[in-house]
Amino acid sequence: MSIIAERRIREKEAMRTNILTTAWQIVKEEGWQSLSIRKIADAIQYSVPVIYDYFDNKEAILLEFGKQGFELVIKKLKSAKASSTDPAEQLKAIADAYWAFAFRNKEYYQLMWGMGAPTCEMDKCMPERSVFRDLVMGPMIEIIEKAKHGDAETNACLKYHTFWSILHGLISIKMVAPADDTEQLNKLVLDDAITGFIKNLKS
Amino acid sequence: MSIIAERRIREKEAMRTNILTTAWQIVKEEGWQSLSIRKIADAIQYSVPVIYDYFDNKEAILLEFGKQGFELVIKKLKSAKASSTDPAEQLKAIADAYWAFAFRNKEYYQLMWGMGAPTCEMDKCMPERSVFRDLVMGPMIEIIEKAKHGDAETNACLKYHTFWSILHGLISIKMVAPADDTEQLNKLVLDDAITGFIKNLKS
DNA sequence: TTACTTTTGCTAACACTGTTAGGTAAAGGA
DNA sequence: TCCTTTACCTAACAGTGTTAGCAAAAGTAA
Repeated sequence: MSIIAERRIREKEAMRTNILTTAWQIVKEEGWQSLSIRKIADAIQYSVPVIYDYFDNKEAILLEFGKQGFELVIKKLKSAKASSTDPAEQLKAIADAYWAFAFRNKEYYQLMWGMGAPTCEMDKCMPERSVFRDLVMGPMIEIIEKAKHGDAETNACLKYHTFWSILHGLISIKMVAPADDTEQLNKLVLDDAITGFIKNLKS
Repeated sequence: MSIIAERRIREKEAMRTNILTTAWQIVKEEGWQSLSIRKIADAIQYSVPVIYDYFDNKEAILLEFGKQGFELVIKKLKSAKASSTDPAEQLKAIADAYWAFAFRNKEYYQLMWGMGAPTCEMDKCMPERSVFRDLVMGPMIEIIEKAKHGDAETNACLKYHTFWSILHGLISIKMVAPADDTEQLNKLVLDDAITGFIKNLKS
């Protein structure tokens, strides 16, 4: 591999990230709805078709961000889980981390859950369901077994869906119909819902 | 009011509903994404600008459907509530009705929650929050008071959000990432989540 | 019936989308 | 120097929502 070929793929990489960071800036300023190929092209001061030398189409750009979003949230959830060894505390920490991710990274969350950029099949870039599953199923099974309800496995499978529903539902309701409630109240609702959920697991 | 003027507003009304029913048909067949003014115009065999004589813009059409959706779901919820006098059973019935509405009327649900037609500010046609609130807050307060936790009012306020979060979250997760699970399992998850929630209210 | 006004509907355009065909000029390799 | 590949652009196509302006029809009044 010649030195000049190296420079070339480095330049190509640079252009790719240039497109992505520029697109991200547009999204942060104006939202997913108003992200267009032409706007990116204008911003990076190249003509439109250049974008297509680096991405197959617009969806490919969105999927790239989707991947980033999922990687980030999973990193956050894993580190939250690592903050404790008590299964109940782990669940609570995971919920808090997910909540924080959603509101500190509205753009990612909206993209990942189709609330802002629907022209995109996000499932194409979703990680294996097992990644999420493994994160919360373990603590749940522990809790359920400790409480000695038989059939902890299938029981946890049900609770798994409930857990994410509470989180996702609460967040998306807040995002779609922005709260006239205070930030504090929202956090209270989350705490109440999740601690209630965990209490339910134990009993 | 002359007889001819009457016919005119009747014709105008007929055209309006013609536009709406045609649009609805397109949505059912091809989804919100591919509903366009031109497609409606083609289908009703009129030119494009005619649509604008009956609706300010595309959003106005979507809001019309949004209103219909909210009216329908509220009707369903009210009738579900009326099916019992026991507050716990009322909550369960409301949850079931909401669940059924979402999957029997995917198009409405997607529109109302911005999961399919995001170019539309649905909150413009959302009913007063109090309509939903009144439906479930009453039964909740009853349950909480019966269990003698002090401060039933604020307690129910928290639970109110949890209730809708479970429902909305569960449904939207199923819709965004369609289940490889069976229909039966989904219903089981809903039942478990809601009965768990109600049990939590009582304890 | 005639003259005027209102309503109805159309064609054609504007300003945007995503996407691509085809050509030009520069860069790299022989 | 010649040739090939890459980089980049202009211009277009097929869509989107929306509107200006005109022609014909329908209704009203004399």
